[in-house]
Amino acid sequence: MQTARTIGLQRATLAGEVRGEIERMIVSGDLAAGEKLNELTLSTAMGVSRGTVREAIRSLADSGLIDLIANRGAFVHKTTLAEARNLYDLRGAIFAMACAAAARRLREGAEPRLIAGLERNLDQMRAAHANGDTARYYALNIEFHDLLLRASGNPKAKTMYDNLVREMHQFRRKGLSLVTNVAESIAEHEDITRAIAKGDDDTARMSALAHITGGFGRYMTLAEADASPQG
Amino acid sequence: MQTARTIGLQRATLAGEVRGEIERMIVSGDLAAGEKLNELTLSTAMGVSRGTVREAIRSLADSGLIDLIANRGAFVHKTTLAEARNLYDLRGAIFAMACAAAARRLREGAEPRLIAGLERNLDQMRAAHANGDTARYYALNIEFHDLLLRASGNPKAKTMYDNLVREMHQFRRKGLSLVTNVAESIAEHEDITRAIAKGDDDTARMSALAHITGGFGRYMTLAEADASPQG
DNA sequence: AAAATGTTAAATGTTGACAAAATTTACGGC
DNA sequence: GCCGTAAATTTTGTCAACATTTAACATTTT
Repeated sequence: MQTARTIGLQRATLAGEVRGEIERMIVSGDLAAGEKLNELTLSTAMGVSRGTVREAIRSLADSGLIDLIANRGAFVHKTTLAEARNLYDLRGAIFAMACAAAARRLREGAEPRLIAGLERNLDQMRAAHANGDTARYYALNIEFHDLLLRASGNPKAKTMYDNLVREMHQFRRKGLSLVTNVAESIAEHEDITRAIAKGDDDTARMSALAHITGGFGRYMTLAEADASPQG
Repeated sequence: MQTARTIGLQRATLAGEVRGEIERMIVSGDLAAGEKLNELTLSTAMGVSRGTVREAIRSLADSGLIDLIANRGAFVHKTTLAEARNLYDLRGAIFAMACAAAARRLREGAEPRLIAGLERNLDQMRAAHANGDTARYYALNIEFHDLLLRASGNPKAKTMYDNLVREMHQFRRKGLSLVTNVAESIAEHEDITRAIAKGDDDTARMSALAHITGGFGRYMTLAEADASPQG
């Protein structure tokens, strides 16, 4: 059995634990965007040394959640609307690549259970939509993307994708993305699944790209009407 | 004027300096792939404290150049051939996205000097090729990609791209990529430039993707014949 | 001789203290 | 009353020491 130590979870170390805690505070909104992180305050609050908190903060800075300014401190990164578009572009690029890779791997005989998993997800998603169960729909939506990122056989791509999604937390918290067109999104998932099932990587890539781009467009309309992400 | 402190270079701090030094040692090959990094040895060699070296190592781990194992230490990441393919996929995805974004921005009136820059680069590249000046060709090749990543207006994309390229250092050091088909590569650059000049983001994306994929194919043939990256 | 166990040395994880820089506050001049 | 300067305080950057874990070696047992 693999322990947390041997894989990349970095939970075997105290600094990793603290990192997870701070990350949770940021994503949940306990720490607002732009807010300053005081090393001493955090360390006393968590009962660990300053150095440990410092190490955690540095790590989060590398993943983009925190901005560092030398001799001045660490601040929760504030995502602008222009940046959100860039994040979407990157997310789309990686997701599209992952879908193409998944199609290719399926064609080459790897991932024999992938299509079954995607179909199952689609069934459950249609059911959730029919029942108006938004929370369940969202969990399934994440799972769908997760399945494909894993099936790409590219762990680094998955890490990057997850980091990008995490960085959009400010926009997600407003709940804006919740009002996206569910029926349309499901149809796009079906397109992607169909292309991958055929092992058609080019079509899979295009469908995936259209899916993310479409999601951004649906979101953008609302975001612009709504002005700032913090509102 | 912007100083190093206000942007992301983190050179204002000692740990950043050390990070750069270790990074250089890895990319240059002074530290071989798989080699263990001893905190004490490095700190005495550089005349800084262990904590500072530690911070630098953590940062490099987050960027993928180093593997960390809790309580056991830091090791220079060893890139496998399968991983190299994944890195290429990611690089291609980001580059293609950047080219599409550049085309879009050009169409919207931003980046008025981009095409001139690309054309100029192409001219110089053709000259370098004619003269058989490989070093110059390589510098120009990097510049070409750099111009487009910048023109994408997506700084994060550029950072990610640079990290990915840096991670392939082991393969580049073997010099294998040097034998790529230069004429073909230049033709592909022309395709990309043409599409962007027209503001045709879809064509730009496809040409860019074909360019990176083609490069990987040309490289792969040699790599497989050559066996390991370390040789 | 091989495997398992106990012991020792070395490396990493964590901490608290000192030094340097930045921010805040207090003060004096206009 | 406001602005600029300088002391005071806070905060970050760096370091050296302590604690814990791991790896290597010697010893014992089968």
